[in-house]
Amino acid sequence: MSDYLQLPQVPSHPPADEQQLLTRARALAGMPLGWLAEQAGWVTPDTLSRAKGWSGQLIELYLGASAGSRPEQDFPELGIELKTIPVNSSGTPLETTYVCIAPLLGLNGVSWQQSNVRNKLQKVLWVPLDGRREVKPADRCIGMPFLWQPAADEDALLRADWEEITERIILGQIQQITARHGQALQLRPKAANSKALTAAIGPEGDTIQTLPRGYYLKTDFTARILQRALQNSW
DNA sequence: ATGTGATCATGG
DNA sequence: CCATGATCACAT
Repeated sequence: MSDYLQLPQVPSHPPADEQQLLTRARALAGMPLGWLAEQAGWVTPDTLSRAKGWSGQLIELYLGASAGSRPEQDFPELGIELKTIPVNSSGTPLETTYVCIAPLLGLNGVSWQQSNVRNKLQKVLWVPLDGRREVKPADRCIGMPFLWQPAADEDALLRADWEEITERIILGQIQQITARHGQALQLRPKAANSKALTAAIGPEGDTIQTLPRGYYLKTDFTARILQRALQNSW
């Protein structure tokens, strides 16, 4: 009985295992962000325009993810990455999902198996949440979280996109890559602003300065993941 | 400047 | 209308 009525609490430690992580995550389902924030002593912003990562960080707090911006999985000991995903009333994603920074140098000989993208997406805890802009952040509720590992076809799709994009980067064609490339995975700017620069390979094999990029999952791809999870829950 | 957490805002 | 390109906050 108490197991089912347990309210979410801010844990003092990272989850000991996958089951504990799932239990913590499921306890968040149905909870409004404003209530969770209040229990944690956080102030809920009126808008996310200046607090874009706020909901993701609040959920990290409740799941016991190690804070910080280290380039590793959220739960390294469990090999699990946490992703919150804003959805509409039908459960369709409202935004693409950031995966990781795209390395633009040192890519020669790197395989899909060794890539940051694949390593981040090995196992993901998806936490859907109401992302409707007409609902104020405090009233947005968390959906039912679920664990996902790429199926063979999903892995193949991601791999094909990653290999095509990586090949272009290696060939010095990064300036021609747009977010339209790729079926599941896309490359887009990931920077403080459009003036930020990082080193990359130029058309002549030289070094150029270009906008830092990140890998993102397209909404069509994540929509299928969410729909499949919904079906499996029935 | 690089990386994390992402959403915003407008052109196509 | 909505995805692409741009941007915001903060830690390291």
